[in-house]
Amino acid sequence: MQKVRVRFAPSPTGALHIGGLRTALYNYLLARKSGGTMILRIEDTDQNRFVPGAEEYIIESLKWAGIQIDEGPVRQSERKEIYKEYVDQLLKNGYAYYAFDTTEELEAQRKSNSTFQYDAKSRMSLNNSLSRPDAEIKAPYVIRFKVPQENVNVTVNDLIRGEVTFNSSQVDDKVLMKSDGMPTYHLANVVDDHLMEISHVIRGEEWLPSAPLHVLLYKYFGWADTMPRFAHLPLLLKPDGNGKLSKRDADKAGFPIFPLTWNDPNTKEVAIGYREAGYLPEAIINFLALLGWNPGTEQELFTMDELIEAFSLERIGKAGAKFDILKAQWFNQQYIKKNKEEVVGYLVEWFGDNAKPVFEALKDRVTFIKDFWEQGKFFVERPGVKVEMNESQTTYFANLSSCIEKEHPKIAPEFKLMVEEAATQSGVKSGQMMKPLRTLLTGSTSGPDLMATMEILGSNEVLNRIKR
RNA sequence: GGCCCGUUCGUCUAUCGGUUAGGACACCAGAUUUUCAUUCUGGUAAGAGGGGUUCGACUCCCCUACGGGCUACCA
Repeated sequence: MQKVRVRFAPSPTGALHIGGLRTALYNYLLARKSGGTMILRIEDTDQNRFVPGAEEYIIESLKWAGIQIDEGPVRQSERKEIYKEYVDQLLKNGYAYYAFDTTEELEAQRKSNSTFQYDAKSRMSLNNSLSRPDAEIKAPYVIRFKVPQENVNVTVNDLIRGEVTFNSSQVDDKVLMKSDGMPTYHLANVVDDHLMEISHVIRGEEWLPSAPLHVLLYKYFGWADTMPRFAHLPLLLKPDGNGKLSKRDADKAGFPIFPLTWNDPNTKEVAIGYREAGYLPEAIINFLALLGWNPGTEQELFTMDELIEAFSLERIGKAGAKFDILKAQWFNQQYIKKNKEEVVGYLVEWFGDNAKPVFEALKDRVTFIKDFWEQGKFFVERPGVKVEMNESQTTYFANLSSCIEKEHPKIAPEFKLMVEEAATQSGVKSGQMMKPLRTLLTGSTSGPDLMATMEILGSNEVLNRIKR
């Protein structure tokens, strides 16, 4: 069997979209599952859309997510000569030609004819080396693929969708090399996948319509017998309504669209990432893995190793999946509880030595890491609230204070004893004193277990807060 | 407009011709909890529509509807 080699091939035009991360994940899972190789290829052939920092961002995002790269990054912009060599081969064999039409001319064609396509029917009436064989070849020009036959079926064998058939007359004479000498996606992609011996092309469904073009390119390069297998992934859809998930939708619904916070160098906009919003990478990976793929069992929680073990292309669904952030949040809750050590590590910054007990007190109450601070900051910051007290409450707190002063309780059960003793002394029910006690200590009427709270605060601080 | 892909609870999905159509999230109710949350138990909720094929269709085929993608010297 052929060795598995897959690639994740993003374009460095900005931050990595969450859907792109899922594509990377599926590639990675297949690579690891089959003992293959995961390659990162940067498709930076469009110099106008290049965004500085994007490549670093992509690498950092994959690293955060736990997706390891075995080879690369390979940058297409550094391989211009290679593509030139291959497009020359096509030219020589009559499968490509020079075209001189200007953008304006082509726009005019499209405007006057809504079904205009640069193809076998129209190419002879356009401005190119086929219609004007004697014309001098001089810049600027583009090189177009000469789709060889009309009206033959081109079948794309897709691992997810089965056989998808197109008619070759629907495939147009795509530009392979742009006037700046850079290849287009189609050329660079096919040449690189061949040269890098890619076994499986796993990419988004938006590429399905150009797959027949790619199949034809393999054929006319003479590489049909080593052509990679294709798997076109269903798209991630917006949570309400329809359409593919965009940054706008995410902003509107109030959740991140990027793995990491992204500072856009052009717009100066800052988009908060999943990491900074308090999501754990394990949760995001687990959530993403199950958006479009399922293990066929009822298991929901997967470590990366378990995903690798369970993964198969055959179990990827065909339909687009709506992005439900609530489910991601549920996964995050699960992983906060699961990854105790790691999370406690984050909490040390806020709670110091109390990080561990604070974690225990709040772990069932939080969704995000930042919730530990929001719900637990009273552990380190004294509440600034005023509590109106009646006579019996004043007596109770006086008694409680002296009890604590005398005994200096250390653990929750001891505090509980104090609380009840003071109630008996004051002739009140301890249950009725809990709310004012909580407010005094935490500044809030709800929160984690009161006795545990007192244990974390310590008897000195409890006294302090009652006295104030 | 043209081409291609898709369609099971609100959402993610299981089912690969015969099931009371299962699970998870969300939601609702009850129980536990000296608060709130957690936890536990239970519940509401689905095969787009129409034709076939078949003893039998969510499952196979066709049509329709709806949704999506592509249609650049962007990827």
